[in-house]
Amino acid sequence: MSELEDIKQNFVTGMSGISQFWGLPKGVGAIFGVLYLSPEPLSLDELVQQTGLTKGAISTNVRALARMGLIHSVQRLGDRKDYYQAEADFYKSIRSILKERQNNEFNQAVASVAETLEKLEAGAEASEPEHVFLIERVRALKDFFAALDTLSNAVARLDSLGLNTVQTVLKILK
Amino acid sequence: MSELEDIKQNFVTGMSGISQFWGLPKGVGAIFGVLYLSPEPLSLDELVQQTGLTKGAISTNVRALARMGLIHSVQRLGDRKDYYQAEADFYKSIRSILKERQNNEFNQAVASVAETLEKLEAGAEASEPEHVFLIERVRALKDFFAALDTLSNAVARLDSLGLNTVQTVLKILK
DNA sequence: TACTTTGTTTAGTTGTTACTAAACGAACAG
DNA sequence: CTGTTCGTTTAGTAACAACTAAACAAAGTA
Repeated sequence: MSELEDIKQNFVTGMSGISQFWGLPKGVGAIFGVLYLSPEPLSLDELVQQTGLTKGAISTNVRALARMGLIHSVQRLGDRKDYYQAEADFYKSIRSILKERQNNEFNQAVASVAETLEKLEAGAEASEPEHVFLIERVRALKDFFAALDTLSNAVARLDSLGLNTVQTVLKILK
Repeated sequence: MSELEDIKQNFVTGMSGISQFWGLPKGVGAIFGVLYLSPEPLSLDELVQQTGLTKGAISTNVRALARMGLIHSVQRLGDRKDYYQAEADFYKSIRSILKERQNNEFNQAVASVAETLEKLEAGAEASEPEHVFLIERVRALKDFFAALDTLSNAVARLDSLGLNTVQTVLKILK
């Protein structure tokens, strides 16, 4: 039980906390934490051993992490095992996360707001006071989502620019 | 069952979806949706009627919404009831949400990453290859979190500037 | 063919969370 | 003080999500 192992363990615990803060299973954070601190790719069995989770849990969580681009699976010649390693470039991960977000329920819900607005504007009684109010409100919300989307796209573009650029650009905002 | 009511209902459903996408109870989204489409502040009982939830659920969800700054309670003279109205300025809401985020588990976990780094750098065997690797990795993560924080603060500052400024600033990023 | 070694899927368990129903408390009215 | 009208809190419930254990599938090896 070296001090180093202690530090690692503490780090993994912190990653678990961050993970469930984002609404993800804490196992996801633990797996990423272990991989992130490993110089070598790890096999599924090594992850079982180092996280204390079972094969099943590792299997599903690892898939989620790969879908987000936070880890990658690597194959070794003449070895049937899958190995996994953490993506060290977080901006690359951000891009794939935001890209995946395009096809999910959130954008679907956002689309339904736009649909609501269209229906309202097509309404015959569009001159009634309450109707005007509704249109104004829903349009404001739609604009807000559009702004969020713009911001999201801008952030997604930062991956190729590196950290310095981010900080430089953000200073402009101050 | 007018067409207008239909449209409203559809909107509220969409808000519920967005709500649970962000990891919040769907009741939160429903309540906000109803309030957002109401020109007048609504009482707790009116919310019970329009959302189908019970008083208890409304009571707790309304508190969460108020804490996030998404709605406000208003008092009427000579009326003991509490009335609630939606905050129409979303940038104002964003600021209070990000402000509240300062004191939660996320920053606590982020702090533990910084702590990990300090421990590693204080280690005696800091010249060993694996130790160097660990320090490098943890420092990269800490820097990434710092960039996120900077971005978050920048966004929080946008509330006083309005939508046009946001879009203007974001164009710089392109 | 049978036997291993891998990863995935399924069934069942546990723990968590949002909700309902009802008790409670506070504040006013008579 | 009694009764009423609010909002909150609590106890219990139902739904859900993450995990374990074990069956399964796939693909190589002897």
